[in-house]
Amino acid sequence: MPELPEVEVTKLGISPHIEGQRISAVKILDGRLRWPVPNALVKLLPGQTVLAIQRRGKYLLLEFEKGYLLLHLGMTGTLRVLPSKETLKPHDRVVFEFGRISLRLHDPRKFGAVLWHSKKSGPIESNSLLQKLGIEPFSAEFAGDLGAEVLYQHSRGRSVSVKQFLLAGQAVVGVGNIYCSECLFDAGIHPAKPAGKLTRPQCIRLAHAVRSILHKAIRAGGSTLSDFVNSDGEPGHFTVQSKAYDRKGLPCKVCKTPIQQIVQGQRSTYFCPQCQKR
DNA sequence: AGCTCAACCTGGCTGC
DNA sequence: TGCAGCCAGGTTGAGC
Repeated sequence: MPELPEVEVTKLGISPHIEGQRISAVKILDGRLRWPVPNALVKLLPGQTVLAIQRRGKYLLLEFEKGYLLLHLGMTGTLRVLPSKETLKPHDRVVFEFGRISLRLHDPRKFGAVLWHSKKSGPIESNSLLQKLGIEPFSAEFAGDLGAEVLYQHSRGRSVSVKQFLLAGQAVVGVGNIYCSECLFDAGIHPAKPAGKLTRPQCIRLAHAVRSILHKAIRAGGSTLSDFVNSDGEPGHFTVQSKAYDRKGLPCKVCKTPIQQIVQGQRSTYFCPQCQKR
Protein backbone atom coordinates (compact mmCIF):
# COMPACT_ATOMS: atom_id res chain seq x y z
CA MET A 1 0.00 0.00 0.00
CA PRO A 2 2.79 2.33 -0.65
CA GLU A 3 2.09 5.97 -1.20
CA LEU A 4 4.34 8.51 0.51
CA PRO A 5 2.94 7.99 4.02
CA GLU A 6 3.46 4.23 3.84
CA VAL A 7 7.01 4.70 2.65
CA GLU A 8 7.70 7.22 5.40
CA VAL A 9 6.22 4.89 8.02
CA THR A 10 8.36 2.07 6.64
CA LYS A 11 11.42 4.29 6.95
CA LEU A 12 10.57 5.16 10.54
CA GLY A 13 9.94 1.50 11.28
CA ILE A 14 13.13 0.02 9.87
CA SER A 15 15.57 2.82 10.73
CA PRO A 16 16.04 2.06 14.44
CA HIS A 17 16.82 -1.56 13.60
CA ILE A 18 19.22 -1.24 10.70
CA GLU A 19 20.84 2.20 10.85
CA GLY A 20 24.46 1.72 11.90
CA GLN A 21 24.20 -2.01 11.25
CA ARG A 22 26.49 -3.96 8.95
CA ILE A 23 25.21 -6.20 6.18
CA SER A 24 26.34 -9.79 6.49
CA ALA A 25 24.71 -11.23 3.39
CA VAL A 26 22.34 -10.44 0.53
CA LYS A 27 20.01 -13.00 -1.00
CA ILE A 28 18.21 -12.32 -4.24
CA LEU A 29 15.35 -14.80 -4.29
CA ASP A 30 13.71 -13.37 -7.39
CA GLY A 31 15.46 -10.42 -8.98
CA ARG A 32 12.96 -9.92 -11.79
CA LEU A 33 11.42 -6.75 -10.41
CA ARG A 34 10.69 -3.50 -12.24
CA TRP A 35 14.29 -3.63 -13.31
CA PRO A 36 16.58 -6.60 -12.71
CA VAL A 37 18.06 -6.49 -9.22
CA PRO A 38 21.84 -6.16 -9.75
CA ASN A 39 23.54 -9.44 -8.91
CA ALA A 40 26.61 -7.42 -7.94
CA LEU A 41 24.85 -6.49 -4.68
CA VAL A 42 25.53 -9.98 -3.34
CA LYS A 43 29.29 -9.27 -3.35
CA LEU A 44 29.15 -5.50 -2.94
CA LEU A 45 27.03 -5.00 0.16
CA PRO A 46 28.30 -7.49 2.77
CA GLY A 47 30.70 -5.69 5.09
CA GLN A 48 29.17 -2.29 4.40
CA THR A 49 27.27 -0.38 7.07
CA VAL A 50 23.98 1.49 6.73
CA LEU A 51 25.07 5.05 7.43
CA ALA A 52 21.68 6.70 7.02
CA ILE A 53 18.21 6.11 5.66
CA GLN A 54 16.37 8.79 3.76
CA ARG A 55 13.19 9.01 1.74
CA ARG A 56 12.82 10.87 -1.53
CA GLY A 57 9.31 10.75 -2.93
CA LYS A 58 8.35 7.09 -2.71
CA TYR A 59 11.96 5.91 -2.85
CA LEU A 60 13.89 4.80 0.20
CA LEU A 61 17.60 5.57 0.07
CA LEU A 62 19.94 3.51 2.21
CA GLU A 63 23.33 5.17 2.31
CA PHE A 64 26.42 2.93 2.56
CA GLU A 65 30.11 3.74 2.43
CA LYS A 66 30.32 3.07 -1.30
CA GLY A 67 26.93 4.20 -2.49
CA TYR A 68 23.18 4.16 -2.07
CA LEU A 69 20.67 1.37 -2.24
CA LEU A 70 17.49 2.69 -3.89
CA LEU A 71 14.38 0.82 -2.85
CA HIS A 72 10.92 1.28 -4.29
CA LEU A 73 7.88 -0.66 -3.12
CA GLY A 74 5.87 -0.39 -6.33
CA MET A 75 2.20 -1.29 -5.91
CA THR A 76 2.44 -4.16 -3.48
CA GLY A 77 5.86 -4.04 -1.84
CA THR A 78 6.53 -4.10 1.89
CA LEU A 79 9.79 -3.99 3.77
CA ARG A 80 9.98 -5.77 7.11
CA VAL A 81 12.63 -6.32 9.71
CA LEU A 82 12.44 -9.88 11.01
CA PRO A 83 14.56 -12.31 12.99
CA SER A 84 16.86 -13.99 10.46
CA LYS A 85 15.63 -17.42 11.48
CA GLU A 86 12.07 -16.53 10.48
CA THR A 87 11.04 -18.66 7.50
CA LEU A 88 10.73 -17.00 4.13
CA LYS A 89 7.28 -16.34 2.73
CA PRO A 90 6.10 -16.68 -0.84
CA HIS A 91 6.82 -13.42 -2.71
CA ASP A 92 9.80 -12.50 -0.54
CA ARG A 93 12.09 -11.18 -3.30
CA VAL A 94 15.26 -9.81 -1.74
CA VAL A 95 16.72 -10.35 1.74
CA PHE A 96 19.38 -8.22 3.39
CA GLU A 97 20.92 -10.03 6.35
CA PHE A 98 22.27 -8.09 9.34
CA GLY A 99 23.44 -10.94 11.54
CA ARG A 100 20.49 -11.96 13.68
CA ILE A 101 17.95 -9.74 11.91
CA SER A 102 17.07 -9.40 8.27
CA LEU A 103 15.41 -6.79 6.10
CA ARG A 104 13.06 -8.39 3.59
CA LEU A 105 11.41 -7.00 0.50
CA HIS A 106 8.10 -8.76 -0.01
CA ASP A 107 6.47 -7.87 -3.33
CA PRO A 108 3.83 -10.10 -4.95
CA ARG A 109 3.40 -8.07 -8.12
CA LYS A 110 7.10 -7.37 -8.62
CA PHE A 111 6.67 -3.70 -9.50
CA GLY A 112 9.17 -2.70 -6.84
CA ALA A 113 12.81 -1.84 -7.44
CA VAL A 114 16.18 -2.50 -5.83
CA LEU A 115 18.96 -0.51 -7.45
CA TRP A 116 22.47 0.65 -6.62
CA HIS A 117 23.84 4.17 -7.02
CA SER A 118 27.61 4.24 -6.60
CA LYS A 119 29.10 7.34 -5.02
CA LYS A 120 31.61 7.24 -7.86
CA SER A 121 28.82 8.17 -10.26
CA GLY A 122 28.04 11.39 -8.41
CA PRO A 123 25.72 12.61 -5.67
CA ILE A 124 22.49 10.71 -5.17
CA GLU A 125 20.50 13.78 -6.22
CA SER A 126 21.90 13.32 -9.71
CA ASN A 127 20.32 9.88 -10.07
CA SER A 128 18.09 9.90 -13.11
CA LEU A 129 15.15 8.36 -11.26
CA LEU A 130 15.23 10.99 -8.53
CA GLN A 131 15.96 13.98 -10.71
CA LYS A 132 12.57 14.09 -12.32
CA LEU A 133 10.72 14.10 -9.02
CA GLY A 134 8.79 17.12 -7.80
CA ILE A 135 9.21 18.92 -4.50
CA GLU A 136 8.84 17.16 -1.15
CA PRO A 137 5.49 18.06 0.43
CA PHE A 138 7.04 18.62 3.85
CA SER A 139 10.02 20.65 2.69
CA ALA A 140 10.44 24.37 3.32
CA GLU A 141 9.92 24.93 -0.40
CA PHE A 142 6.38 23.62 -0.14
CA ALA A 143 5.50 25.21 3.19
CA GLY A 144 2.72 27.75 3.47
CA ASP A 145 2.10 29.93 0.42
CA LEU A 146 5.15 28.52 -1.34
CA GLY A 147 3.34 25.20 -1.82
CA ALA A 148 0.42 26.94 -3.47
CA GLU A 149 2.80 28.86 -5.71
CA VAL A 150 4.57 25.63 -6.72
CA LEU A 151 1.25 24.10 -7.76
CA TYR A 152 0.12 27.27 -9.51
CA GLN A 153 3.30 27.78 -11.52
CA HIS A 154 3.74 24.11 -12.46
CA SER A 155 0.17 23.82 -13.65
CA ARG A 156 0.18 26.83 -15.98
CA GLY A 157 -0.44 25.79 -19.57
CA ARG A 158 -1.29 22.22 -18.63
CA SER A 159 -4.40 20.70 -20.16
CA VAL A 160 -4.43 17.46 -18.16
CA SER A 161 -6.90 17.07 -15.35
CA VAL A 162 -5.80 18.21 -11.91
CA LYS A 163 -6.12 14.58 -10.81
CA GLN A 164 -3.51 13.42 -13.32
CA PHE A 165 -1.37 16.48 -12.74
CA LEU A 166 -1.17 15.84 -9.00
CA LEU A 167 -0.70 12.09 -9.39
CA ALA A 168 2.18 12.55 -11.83
CA GLY A 169 4.28 14.03 -9.03
CA GLN A 170 6.08 16.54 -11.22
CA ALA A 171 5.12 19.45 -8.98
CA VAL A 172 4.90 17.79 -5.58
CA VAL A 173 5.78 14.15 -4.89
CA GLY A 174 4.09 11.50 -2.85
CA VAL A 175 0.40 11.75 -3.68
CA GLY A 176 -0.69 8.36 -4.99
CA ASN A 177 -4.07 7.30 -6.30
CA ILE A 178 -5.85 7.00 -2.96
CA TYR A 179 -4.64 10.21 -1.38
CA CYS A 180 -5.13 12.06 -4.66
CA SER A 181 -8.89 11.56 -4.43
CA GLU A 182 -8.76 12.46 -0.76
CA CYS A 183 -6.79 15.65 -1.33
CA LEU A 184 -9.08 16.88 -4.10
CA PHE A 185 -12.11 16.16 -1.93
CA ASP A 186 -10.52 18.03 0.94
CA ALA A 187 -9.71 20.98 -1.30
CA GLY A 188 -13.17 20.98 -2.88
CA ILE A 189 -11.79 20.73 -6.41
CA HIS A 190 -13.38 18.67 -9.19
CA PRO A 191 -10.84 16.05 -10.34
CA ALA A 192 -11.56 16.65 -14.02
CA LYS A 193 -10.72 20.36 -13.87
CA PRO A 194 -7.83 21.13 -16.24
CA ALA A 195 -4.74 21.79 -14.15
CA GLY A 196 -3.98 24.96 -16.07
CA LYS A 197 -7.31 26.44 -14.99
CA LEU A 198 -6.67 26.09 -11.27
CA THR A 199 -7.15 29.40 -9.50
CA ARG A 200 -4.77 30.69 -6.85
CA PRO A 201 -7.31 30.09 -4.06
CA GLN A 202 -7.70 26.50 -5.29
CA CYS A 203 -3.93 26.01 -5.28
CA ILE A 204 -3.80 27.32 -1.72
CA ARG A 205 -6.46 24.85 -0.64
CA LEU A 206 -4.84 21.99 -2.58
CA ALA A 207 -1.36 22.60 -1.16
CA HIS A 208 -2.85 22.66 2.31
CA ALA A 209 -4.81 19.48 1.65
CA VAL A 210 -1.73 17.64 0.40
CA ARG A 211 0.25 18.47 3.53
CA SER A 212 -2.65 17.79 5.84
CA ILE A 213 -3.82 14.47 4.32
CA LEU A 214 -0.30 13.03 4.04
CA HIS A 215 0.56 14.18 7.55
CA LYS A 216 -2.54 12.57 9.05
CA ALA A 217 -1.81 9.32 7.23
CA ILE A 218 1.75 9.22 8.54
CA ARG A 219 0.53 9.87 12.06
CA ALA A 220 -2.02 7.09 11.80
CA GLY A 221 0.60 4.68 10.42
CA GLY A 222 2.99 5.56 13.19
CA SER A 223 0.73 3.81 15.66
CA THR A 224 1.52 0.48 14.03
CA LEU A 225 5.27 0.83 14.50
CA SER A 226 5.57 -0.79 17.91
CA ASP A 227 5.37 -4.32 16.56
CA PHE A 228 7.39 -3.70 13.44
CA VAL A 229 9.75 -6.57 14.17
CA ASN A 230 7.58 -9.62 13.95
CA SER A 231 5.99 -11.67 11.28
CA ASP A 232 2.40 -10.64 11.82
CA GLY A 233 2.35 -6.85 11.95
CA GLU A 234 1.55 -5.05 8.77
CA PRO A 235 3.17 -1.65 8.52
CA GLY A 236 1.21 0.76 6.38
CA HIS A 237 -2.11 -0.45 7.69
CA PHE A 238 -4.00 2.72 8.26
CA THR A 239 -7.07 3.43 10.24
CA VAL A 240 -7.66 6.81 8.62
CA GLN A 241 -10.98 6.41 6.86
CA SER A 242 -11.36 7.79 3.39
CA LYS A 243 -13.94 10.41 2.54
CA ALA A 244 -13.98 9.69 -1.19
CA TYR A 245 -11.71 6.82 -2.28
CA ASP A 246 -13.50 3.51 -2.82
CA ARG A 247 -16.83 5.00 -1.70
CA LYS A 248 -18.67 4.84 -5.03
CA GLY A 249 -22.40 5.27 -4.50
CA LEU A 250 -22.05 5.89 -0.77
CA PRO A 251 -23.28 9.21 0.64
CA CYS A 252 -20.76 12.04 0.83
CA LYS A 253 -19.81 12.53 4.45
CA VAL A 254 -20.43 16.25 4.08
CA CYS A 255 -23.56 16.61 1.90
CA LYS A 256 -24.92 13.06 1.46
CA THR A 257 -24.70 13.22 -2.34
CA PRO A 258 -23.59 9.82 -3.71
CA ILE A 259 -19.85 9.66 -4.38
CA GLN A 260 -19.05 9.15 -8.06
CA GLN A 261 -16.30 7.08 -9.64
CA ILE A 262 -14.65 8.00 -12.93
CA VAL A 263 -11.56 6.72 -14.73
CA GLN A 264 -8.76 9.17 -15.51
CA GLY A 265 -5.50 8.08 -17.04
CA GLN A 266 -6.46 4.44 -16.50
CA ARG A 267 -6.92 4.98 -12.78
CA SER A 268 -10.06 5.27 -10.68
CA THR A 269 -10.97 8.62 -9.18
CA TYR A 270 -13.68 9.13 -6.58
CA PHE A 271 -15.31 12.48 -5.86
CA CYS A 272 -18.40 14.27 -4.64
CA PRO A 273 -20.11 16.05 -7.55
CA GLN A 274 -21.72 18.47 -5.11
CA CYS A 275 -18.76 19.46 -2.90
CA GLN A 276 -16.06 19.48 -5.58
CA LYS A 277 -16.26 22.34 -8.06
CA ARG A 278 -14.57 23.04 -11.33
C1' DA B 1 7.29 19.29 -24.29
C1' DG B 2 2.94 17.34 -23.30
C1' DC B 3 -0.58 13.83 -23.81
C1' DT B 4 -2.33 8.99 -24.03
C1' DC B 5 -1.88 4.44 -23.37
C1' DA B 6 0.29 -0.21 -23.13
C1' DA B 7 3.18 -2.66 -20.34
C1' DC B 8 5.43 -4.80 -16.31
C1' DC B 9 3.14 -9.15 -12.75
C1' DT B 10 0.30 -11.60 -9.40
C1' DG B 11 -3.70 -12.32 -6.54
C1' DG B 12 -8.33 -11.59 -5.19
C1' DC B 13 -12.93 -10.86 -6.14
C1' DT B 14 -17.30 -11.08 -9.10
C1' DG B 15 -20.36 -13.23 -11.84
C1' DC B 16 -21.79 -16.79 -14.89
C1' DT C 1 -16.64 -25.76 -7.83
C1' DG C 2 -14.48 -23.84 -11.92
C1' DC C 3 -13.12 -20.45 -14.66
C1' DA C 4 -13.05 -16.16 -17.40
C1' DG C 5 -12.81 -11.44 -16.72
C1' DC C 6 -11.85 -7.47 -14.27
C1' DC C 7 -9.62 -4.77 -10.77
C1' DA C 8 -5.76 -3.26 -7.69
C1' DG C 9 -1.72 1.45 -3.72
C1' DG C 10 3.27 2.90 -9.33
C1' DT C 11 5.97 4.25 -13.00
C1' DT C 12 8.27 4.10 -17.46
C1' DG C 13 8.64 4.36 -22.27
C1' DA C 14 6.74 4.31 -26.98
C1' DG C 15 4.22 6.73 -30.28
C1' DC C 16 1.91 10.60 -31.61
